[in-house]
Amino acid sequence: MTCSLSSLCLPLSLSLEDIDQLDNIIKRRQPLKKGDHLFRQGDEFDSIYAVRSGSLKNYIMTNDGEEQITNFHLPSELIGLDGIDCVSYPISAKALETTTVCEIPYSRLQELSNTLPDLRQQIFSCMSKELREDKQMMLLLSKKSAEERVATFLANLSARFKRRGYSPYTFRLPMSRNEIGNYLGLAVETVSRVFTRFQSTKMIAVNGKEVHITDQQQLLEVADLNDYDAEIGSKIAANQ
Amino acid sequence: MTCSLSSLCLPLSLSLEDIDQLDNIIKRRQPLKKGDHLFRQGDEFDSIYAVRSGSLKNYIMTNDGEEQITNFHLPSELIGLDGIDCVSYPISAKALETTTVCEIPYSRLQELSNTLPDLRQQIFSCMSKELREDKQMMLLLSKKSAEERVATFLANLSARFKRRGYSPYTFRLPMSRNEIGNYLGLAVETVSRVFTRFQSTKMIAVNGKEVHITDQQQLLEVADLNDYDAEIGSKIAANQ
DNA sequence: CGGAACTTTGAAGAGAGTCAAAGCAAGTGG
DNA sequence: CCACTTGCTTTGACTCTCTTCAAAGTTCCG
Repeated sequence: MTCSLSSLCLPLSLSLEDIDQLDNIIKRRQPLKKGDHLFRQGDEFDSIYAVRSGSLKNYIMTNDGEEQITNFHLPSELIGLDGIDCVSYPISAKALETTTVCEIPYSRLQELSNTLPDLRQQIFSCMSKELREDKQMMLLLSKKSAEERVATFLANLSARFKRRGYSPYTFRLPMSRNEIGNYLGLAVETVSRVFTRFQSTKMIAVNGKEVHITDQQQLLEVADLNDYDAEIGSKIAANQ
Repeated sequence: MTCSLSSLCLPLSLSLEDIDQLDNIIKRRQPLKKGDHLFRQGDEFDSIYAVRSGSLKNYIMTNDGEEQITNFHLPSELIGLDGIDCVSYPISAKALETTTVCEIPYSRLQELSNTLPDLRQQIFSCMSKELREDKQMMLLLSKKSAEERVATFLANLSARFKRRGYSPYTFRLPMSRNEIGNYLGLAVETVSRVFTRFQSTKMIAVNGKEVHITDQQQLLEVADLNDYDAEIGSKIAANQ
């Protein structure tokens, strides 16, 4: 019944009492089933969320009703920060599989952050981190080739799985090829072809949604990570 | 000598006394000449900045030393929010022309925001706005054609010029074609060709860096703005 | 088992990139 | 004030990566 926010949600430097206080305002939610919306673009903004298990995608809508996925969220990650000064959520959040989240009512968080500067700092920190990740995403979309995009995507996922305690080498993609393509600015077919090519060079082994990274070095090279992303790379490489 | 932060930097709902307090921590800086760096990626993070006059670009570096422009900043806009929880700036900021900025030392801002919840809220608000803009940029880079990108870019600039009190129909581009292309994920040549095409349909008139929007309706249509951007569009259309 | 949805593969086509060169604008210095 | 350098912009021709269209193969799940 404990949402171990202390280790999960925020890389918190809060004291134990502080964590207790934070814990008090957090609401548990019924698990979401695959395809359920956590919230939709336009819904009244009232809470931010932390993923406890499962995964979600964030997306915005284009004019012609297509979606543009802006992010995938794995456990321990915060959702909804981009709505903080809005009346309504500017994006939608949809579960990719059975997913549980912690709800953090924003008004309560506001109050609490008055008394807990560290907490406030953590929120700033999360937002600023997301800003930096967005810039990296722009670089990917603007300059990288299809292969570089997919490799970067896999390396990034790998690092995130590792961080949450799972193997960085073997994991299950919670999203479809279609969603990967959408996120990376590529056609489904291109994603599929790149996966095939990556397998032919023995870089990865793919079986449906199961991915195994067999040559991490090669993956990182193809990803052509810059210093920012490379941090992720070295973190993967460090210890396994 | 007054940096009219009240109207410029933040759409502040602060009381007058609050603004005074904020004003006290702001440092004026020597004007930057074209090409000067306000800060470089890697410099120690200590301040955020508000543009008073002129313009800057933000960019990150790719592995091969190329730059990826992540943003342009016009007067009244804040710079440096993405570094807030960092030891060093994660991006560089370079003046596109002679530019003056207000420096807001972050440590002082921190202290002040303890006593001024509204101020803190404003910072959150700015960051969250930037997050939303980033998502729109991802959509542009991931889904839009060259023409849609350029049209969106022009419509967006137009709205920002209007907001700061200048004509939304006639303005001077502070950046080169190269920088536009870099930002929009296009080759220079493509940007140039699109400009030419836009002129042949009498949508805009271009003379060097001077741009005149002759058919705003058409521009907005080509830009294919979604609801978020359309807000900008309607703001342009509203009153001139 | 069977149908729907997703994935993979192939072939053809298009939009944007690259390469190359000419045109212009701006600034320098004689 | 003009010749000249330098850098930016435009235009053209060609190339290439990725998309689109089409169809077969596979997986998932009722």
